Amino acid sequence: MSETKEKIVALAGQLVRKKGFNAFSYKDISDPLEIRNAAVHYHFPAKSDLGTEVIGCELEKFAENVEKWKGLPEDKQIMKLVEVFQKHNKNGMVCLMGSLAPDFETLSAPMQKKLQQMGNEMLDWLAEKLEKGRRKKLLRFEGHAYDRALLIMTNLQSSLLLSRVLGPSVFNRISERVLKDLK
Amino acid sequence: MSETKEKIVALAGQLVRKKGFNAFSYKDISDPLEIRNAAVHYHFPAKSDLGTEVIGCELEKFAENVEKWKGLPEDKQIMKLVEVFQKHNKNGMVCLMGSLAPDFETLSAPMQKKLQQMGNEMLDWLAEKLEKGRRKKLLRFEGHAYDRALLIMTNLQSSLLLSRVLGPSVFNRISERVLKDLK
DNA sequence: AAATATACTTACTTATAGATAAGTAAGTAA
DNA sequence: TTACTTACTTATCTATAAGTAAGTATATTT
Repeated sequence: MSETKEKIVALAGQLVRKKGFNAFSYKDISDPLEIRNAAVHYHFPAKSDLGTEVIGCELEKFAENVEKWKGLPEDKQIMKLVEVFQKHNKNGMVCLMGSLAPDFETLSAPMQKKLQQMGNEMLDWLAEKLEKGRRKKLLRFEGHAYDRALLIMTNLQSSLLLSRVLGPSVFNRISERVLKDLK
Repeated sequence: MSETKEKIVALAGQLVRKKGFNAFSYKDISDPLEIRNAAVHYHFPAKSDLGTEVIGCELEKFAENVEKWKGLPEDKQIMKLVEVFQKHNKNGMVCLMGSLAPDFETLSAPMQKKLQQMGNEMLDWLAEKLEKGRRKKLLRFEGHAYDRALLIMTNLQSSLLLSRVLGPSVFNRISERVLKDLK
């Protein structure tokens, strides 16, 4: 991938997380990168292509993290996930799912599919860590691991959304409570 | 409020919840109501005015519900809240906060303020019901009631978002677990 | 009966969106 | 050296967005 193309994807990722997919335009990308609108279209003919790439990138990053965390005990791996969200919160960004899910109906089929893939992969990963962590007595919770994964994921996602509206401390209160509840 | 004006607000509310604030236009309102674009501008000079009214309406509806539920025990009142979200889920809609929070930065100051007000009122109400319900031994949970309110609110909010992406059963799994965790 | 307010319509403006066609400079490969 | 690719630019298109000015029909008030 050329340097410009990578810059476009990175900037688009930020814009999606800061303003939402339908609220940014190619101009928001071409202006800061000091290229023409058509240059963005050269790399990504349609906006949907750019959106799909942004989600793909996120999937890759998640896969890299999972690989990196592999050696850690399950409770620590989950803490690492929380830290990823914490970093987003610090930068005033919401997660991709939080940003794209509300506009889901307006997204192209490829974007919808990639977003589903992302959601499933993250939930499956989290459910597995929860289940293994519980078996090893590192974690404590009731019910199916997958249901618990859903609860934690939705807590993290919406904590970023609410933080934006009610102030960044909301994230900390939520993430601390989530981790305490698992002990 | 005139009949047309009410229809406009109702439809705008649906559009916000289905497509997001930045993804619908006055045409999406004027066409189905069989009026002209300018008629919508007559009632709501700027889109932001319409958005503010939509949130105001939601606040009123919430206040009415709270009044209606007043006699019930706290655990039942919380179940009523869950039912409101369930209804949204059935109609493929997300809640106002879930829809508007991602685009928060692109909203006008009055819309931002009203949204904050909405978030605070709902969280304060929920925290109070949790606290009272715990004191009466109707509910069981650890930590501050406000923190628990944050967790439950984010679960409900994001369950609607995730449901849209991964299928409507997600909402049921989450809401059931939320209620079980309080017993 | 005249004046005024309400609730619109017609007909427009301005701005911006996403997208495309055609061209070009620089590099690569046969 | 010719052919072709990559990575753009310039210039433009079409569609649509939000918004407005001016006119009109109807009902209400004075």
